[in-house]
Amino acid sequence: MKQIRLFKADFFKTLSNPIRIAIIDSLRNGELGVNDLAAVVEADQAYISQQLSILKAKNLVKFRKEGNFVYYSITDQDIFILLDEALRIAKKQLTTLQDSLK
Amino acid sequence: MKQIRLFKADFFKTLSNPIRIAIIDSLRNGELGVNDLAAVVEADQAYISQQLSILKAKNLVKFRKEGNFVYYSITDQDIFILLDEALRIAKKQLTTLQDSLK
DNA sequence: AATGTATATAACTATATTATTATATTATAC
DNA sequence: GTATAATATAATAATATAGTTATATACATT
Repeated sequence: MKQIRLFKADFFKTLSNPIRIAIIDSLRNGELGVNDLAAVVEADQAYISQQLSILKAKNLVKFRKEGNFVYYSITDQDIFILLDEALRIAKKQLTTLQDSLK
Repeated sequence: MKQIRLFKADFFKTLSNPIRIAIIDSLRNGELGVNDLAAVVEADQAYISQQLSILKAKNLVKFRKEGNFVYYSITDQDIFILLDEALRIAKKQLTTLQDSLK
């Protein structure tokens, strides 16, 4: 039980950083190189690399090397179900909150 | 776009703490008082209160007061869809990882 | 071999989070 | 009103994370 909670919390922690969310979102339509990601996500190359290595460690992304380039992609597309569901719930709660303020 | 990412990341951050996960999970079957939660979750009362106030601020739990007691409950049951889906995905990835080690 | 480009890692500072302890608040019971 | 119980808040130390800068590695091209 305690183990499972640690495990869940740790999983969510991986998703709790805006740059990591941006990286995952950017990979929705397929693989991208590190520099492309840095451009799309608008963050430093070094920081992107650091976050990619966290996502890699948590098995959320995979990569393939091609010459000088490293292309990253999503390990399991189901992660987008989670992201979309989270957004839906969060939005719903926000709406409820707004309504209650009227 | 950036706003939405910050929003999502922030939402996941709320779920990235094992005590907060434990609190939410403990409220699956209905409301509980703070002391009950402290007992179930096996954490200090003060720490439970702190985490409850974070969950309250993020609108994930609501409460009602009855005399000396404060009973907390889940704002939107859909949060369990998210928790269960997260666990499913994480488990799946773990299984894939284990298989690939054979 | 020397240079350039893509990516990764290391070192580091600032800030945030965790978890504990002490104390305050609020309501009840006597 | 005083003591007691439930909960909340404040203060704080330890640790983790964020984000920047500098440097290293690895491959490609000339």
